[in-house]
Amino acid sequence: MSPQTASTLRIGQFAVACGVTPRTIRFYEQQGLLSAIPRQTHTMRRYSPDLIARVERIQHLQTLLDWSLEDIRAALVLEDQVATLRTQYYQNPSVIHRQNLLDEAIQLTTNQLTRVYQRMESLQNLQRDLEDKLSRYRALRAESDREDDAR
Amino acid sequence: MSPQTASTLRIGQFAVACGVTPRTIRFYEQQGLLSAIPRQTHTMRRYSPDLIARVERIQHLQTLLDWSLEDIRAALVLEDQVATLRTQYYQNPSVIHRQNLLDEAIQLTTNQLTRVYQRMESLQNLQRDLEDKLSRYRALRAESDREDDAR
DNA sequence: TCCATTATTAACGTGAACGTCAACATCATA
DNA sequence: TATGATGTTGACGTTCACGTTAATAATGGA
Repeated sequence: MSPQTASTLRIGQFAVACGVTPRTIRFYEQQGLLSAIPRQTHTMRRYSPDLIARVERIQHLQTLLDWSLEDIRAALVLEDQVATLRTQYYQNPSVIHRQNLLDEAIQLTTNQLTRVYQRMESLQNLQRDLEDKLSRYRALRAESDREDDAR
Repeated sequence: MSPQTASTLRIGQFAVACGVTPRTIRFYEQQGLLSAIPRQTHTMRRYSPDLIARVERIQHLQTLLDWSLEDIRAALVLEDQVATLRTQYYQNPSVIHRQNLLDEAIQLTTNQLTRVYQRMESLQNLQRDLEDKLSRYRALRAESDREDDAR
């Protein structure tokens, strides 16, 4: 059996699963959004399926909140650090450091949430506008129908 | 008194009111998002304040729905045509033509609304994720606090 | 009437997020 | 083991939505 588990993907399959191209995946890695990917044997990257969620997360932050890849990278790096915190929990890497990291993460997440709330409000306004417009159009269309009948 | 009404803006003021730069305004005109602006005397553009809403609409469609300016242009042109329909109502420019136009507009608006609903759903998912993350961070932070006290 | 402020067009520049191509390596399977 | 599909790293190209600069003209108040 190969050194990788059975459920590891090559870049082509992985990209399809994420709904992007291999180029995008390599680009994300180069920009530090996907940390250096384990290579099989010498050169080929192998992707664990749970990385799909990470790529989808990137796309969501990109399209839903209009974040730049650089902003997203910073956020992901911070989240990763918090995640490793749990791992290193019993190595006790200075309580102060842990607290600072958590405070940063809390701050960042709060900002993201604020942005989410703003967007949802704006979207609701847009929704109202569109629904109004639609009903006006439908009224006009019905009016036009009646006029057509009357001929 | 000048041939324009008192409440007409020059491009600098207008751009500020829209929260963009004059360059953006001229660019929008060039791309057909703002129909040829009436010029005072010879060259200078004058903007009616109600055009501010149009620019804001453009920005909303851009940032909230991720539309390209080309898509937005098409949508605005269609809306404008429907608007002139009302004006030309008694000129009766062929009932069929009116109905086709309205049907197109209804179709387009429906698509926009569908997009809005999708986005809102995605945003709600993101919101849930972020709120979960935040509470986990806060729990960790509290844990860290208690540990600090215990020393 | 002078002159600082603002506007005009035309042209080239820019940053982000990839696309595309070349030249080569590696995989999987018949 | 041959070979077609897939992967690798550069490096240059592309699109969108403007930014910036230059050279010139119009505005409007002292």
